[in-house]
Amino acid sequence: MRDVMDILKALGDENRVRIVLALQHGELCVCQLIALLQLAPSTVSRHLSLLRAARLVESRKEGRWSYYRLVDAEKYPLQIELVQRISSALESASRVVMDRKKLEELSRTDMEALCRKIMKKS
Amino acid sequence: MRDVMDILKALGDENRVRIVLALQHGELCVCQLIALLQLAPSTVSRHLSLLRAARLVESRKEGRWSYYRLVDAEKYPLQIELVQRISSALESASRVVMDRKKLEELSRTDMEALCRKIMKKS
DNA sequence: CCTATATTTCGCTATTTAACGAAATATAAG
DNA sequence: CTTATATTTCGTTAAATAGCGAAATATAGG
Repeated sequence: MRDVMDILKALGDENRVRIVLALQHGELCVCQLIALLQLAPSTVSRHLSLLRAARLVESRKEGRWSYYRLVDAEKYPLQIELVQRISSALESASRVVMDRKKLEELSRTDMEALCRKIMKKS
Repeated sequence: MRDVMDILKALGDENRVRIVLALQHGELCVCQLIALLQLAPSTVSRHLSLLRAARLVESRKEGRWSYYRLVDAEKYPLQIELVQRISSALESASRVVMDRKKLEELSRTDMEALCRKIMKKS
């Protein structure tokens, strides 16, 4: 039960739901998620570590950057089915639509520049 | 998004998950849920009101008793599909198995007697 | 090696929330 | 009408948690 509750608690926060929905379109770098959510890097990092503990996402390190993606549906069907069901329910929610738009923009932005902009803020 | 988050937050608490799983077997009186969860009546009542706000359960009053049940799957498919998916993931979780056992017992107990026993405690 | 960059960990504060008991409400029974 | 019963609402307290900034860690580049 603990495992399942960890998943449900992880999905009980709006910003974490925004993260997993964003990752449905493919893996993202932490700095892209920071730019999307407009939260402090440490806050986003904490959200990601909770999502990872719940086996909703996994990460890979490439050079200075960490990339996060949803876990494999074959290995973690519960997690992915929940995400998909939530995603379809939120398809036209304004916040989610805005996030999709912003993500497109971000994917066109050079990542070096993006990260630098975020670091300046602090 | 608010509506969906209300559902996910409601499902992010172990005791509330236990309630909705219990209600899968049919409607239950508040005093039965109190006996199941072993929590104060006011606490159970608060959980139920959160579940109702999220449209996961609905209630009906009959005399002195309030009966709660899951909402209709046709009207609230998201809620019911989530409950079903969670239920299947928790099918063999020890706590859930114990709850099922206890519920059988409770369904055989006279409800007047059950309620009285609970009231004595406070 | 030294500096800049990207992310994570840690310590703290503010907010949320689960839990309880007491009081309020509603209904049934005498 | 009064009392007992079942549930809900309210006020309070304790615990959990989201958020931030500072410090720590890790990697890339000069």
